[in-house]
Amino acid sequence: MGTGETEDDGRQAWLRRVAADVARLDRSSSAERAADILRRSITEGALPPGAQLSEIELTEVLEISRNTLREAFRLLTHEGLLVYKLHRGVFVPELDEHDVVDLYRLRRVLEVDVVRALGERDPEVPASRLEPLLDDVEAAEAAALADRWPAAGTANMRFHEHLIGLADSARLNAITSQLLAELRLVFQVIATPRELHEPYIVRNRTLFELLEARKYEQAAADLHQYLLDSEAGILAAFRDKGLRGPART
Amino acid sequence: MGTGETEDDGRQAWLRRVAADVARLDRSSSAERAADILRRSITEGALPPGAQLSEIELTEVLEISRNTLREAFRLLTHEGLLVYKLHRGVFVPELDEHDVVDLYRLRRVLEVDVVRALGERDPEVPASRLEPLLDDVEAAEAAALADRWPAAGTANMRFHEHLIGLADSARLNAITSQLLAELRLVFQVIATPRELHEPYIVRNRTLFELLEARKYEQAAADLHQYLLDSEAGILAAFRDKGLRGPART
DNA sequence: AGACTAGGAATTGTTCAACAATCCTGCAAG
DNA sequence: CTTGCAGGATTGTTGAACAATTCCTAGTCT
Repeated sequence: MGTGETEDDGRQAWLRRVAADVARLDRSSSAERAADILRRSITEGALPPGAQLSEIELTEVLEISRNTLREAFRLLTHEGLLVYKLHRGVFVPELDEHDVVDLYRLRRVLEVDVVRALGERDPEVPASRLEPLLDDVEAAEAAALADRWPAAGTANMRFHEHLIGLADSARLNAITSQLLAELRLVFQVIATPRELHEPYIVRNRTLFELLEARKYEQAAADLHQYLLDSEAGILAAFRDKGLRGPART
Repeated sequence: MGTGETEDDGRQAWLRRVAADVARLDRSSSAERAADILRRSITEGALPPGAQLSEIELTEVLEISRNTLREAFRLLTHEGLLVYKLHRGVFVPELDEHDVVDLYRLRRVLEVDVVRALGERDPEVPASRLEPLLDDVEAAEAAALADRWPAAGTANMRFHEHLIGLADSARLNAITSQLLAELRLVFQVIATPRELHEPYIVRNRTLFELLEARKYEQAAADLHQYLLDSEAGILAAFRDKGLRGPART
C-alpha cells in the first residue's frame, strides 16, 4: 500500500475488521455460550421438534444456574428455536404447513429484492464479494458427492445467508438468520435430506453464475421460481409424512 | 457528562411519574410491568438515545430485584429499544443515518409487497379488515387538529402496523413491530414532530382510500414513493441537527 | 368396573442476597 | 504526554427460597 488515496479506505476496512473481531470475542457470556450449544443441538436434530427441555437436567449438563439457563432459553425463544408453555416448560417448536408458507413468503420477498437491488443500486459489485457464495456452492457439491446430505443442506443455507449478506444490512442479516434457523426445524421433521437438498445444489451454482455475469434480473426471476419450487417440495413432503399423529405434548 | 441543572429537574419529574406508574399497575408480572414503564420512558423521550440505565438506580425506583430488572431489559432488548454492552450495562441505542437507510430499505420491501400481495393473492379482501386502518387515520387527523404531534406520529405508525397485519403473517408482524420501535428512537433524536409527521397524515388517508377502492397496484406505487419521501425527510433532519451517533455496536 | 374428585409430588415462575469478574477513575511514575 | 497500577463502582453469575401451577396417584362414589 503506497499511495495516500487508498490508505484511508484501508484503514476503514481494518477498523471494521478489528471491531468485528472484538465483537466476536466479547460474545462470551455464559447464557450465550449455553444458547450456542442448545442451538446446535436443535438444528442438528439431537433435540427434535416437540421435545421438552428440563431445567434441572440442563443446569446439571451445562453447569450453569437456572437463572442463566432461563436467560439462554429467552435468547433461543426470540430466535424461534424454542417456545414457552406457561408452567409447563420450554419445547422445541413443531412447525406446520402454515409456518412453511409464512417462512417462504418472507424468503421470497427479501432474497429476490436483494438480488434486484444489486443490479439497481450498484452495478459494479466487487467480484470478491461473491467468493463466499462460490465456497458454499462447492461445499454443497462436495458434500453431495460424499453422500453427506445434512452437510449439503447446511452449505445450501449458508449460500442463501451469504447472498443476503451482499445487501450490507445488519437487520436483514439478523432476520435471515432467524428464518433459516426455523427452516432447519422444518427439515428435521421431514428427515429425507437427499430429496430435499439435492435439486438445489445445481440451482445454487446456476444462480451464482448469473450473479457473476451480472445478470441480476434473470437471477432474481430464477431465484423466485427456485423458492417457489422449494416451498412446494417441502409442503409435499409434509403431506406425505404428516398424516401421522404427532408426539403427545 | 452532566450538562446542567435542567436535566436534574427533568430527571426528578420522570422519577415521580415512574413511582406513580408503579403504584397504579398491579396486574401483570413484575418484569413485564417494568418493561412497560421503561418502554414508555424510552419512546416518549424521557430516556434519550445514548442514555445508560443503571441497574441499582432502577431497582430502587421500580422496586424490583436486579434479576427481574434484567429480565425486563432482555424483553426490551428483543424489541430493539435497548442494547447490551457486556460488562458495561444497557443503553438506549443511538441510531445514525445508516440505520435510517437500513430501516427504510426493509420497510419499503415489506410494506410494498404486502400491498401488492393483497391484489394478487386475494382480490376479495373483506372490507372489515380495513377498519383498523381507518381508525388510525382518523386518530392521526384528530391528534393533528389538537396539536398533539407525538400522538399523531403514534397513530401514523399504528397505521403501518395494521397495514402489515393484513398479510396475516406472524413473523412479518414481529419484524415490523421491531422496525417501528427502532424508528421511534430515530424520531426522538430529531425532535421536530410536526414537520416529521404532518405530511403523512393526508397521505395515509389517500393510501387507505386506494386500498378501499382495491387499486392495489397504485397503492403500492404510492406507498413506495411515500416511504422514499419519509426517509429523505428524516435524513435531511439528521443533517440539519448535525447530531451524530458514531458508535455503531 | 368405571368415572370423578381430592391430595400430594414434581416442575416451573419469581424474587432475593451474596459472591466473582470486569470496567472506569484517579493518581503516581517514567 | 503516555503508561501502569491501585481502589471503587458496576455488571455477571450463582444458589437458595418460596409461590403458583400442572401432573400423577389414590381413594371414593355410583
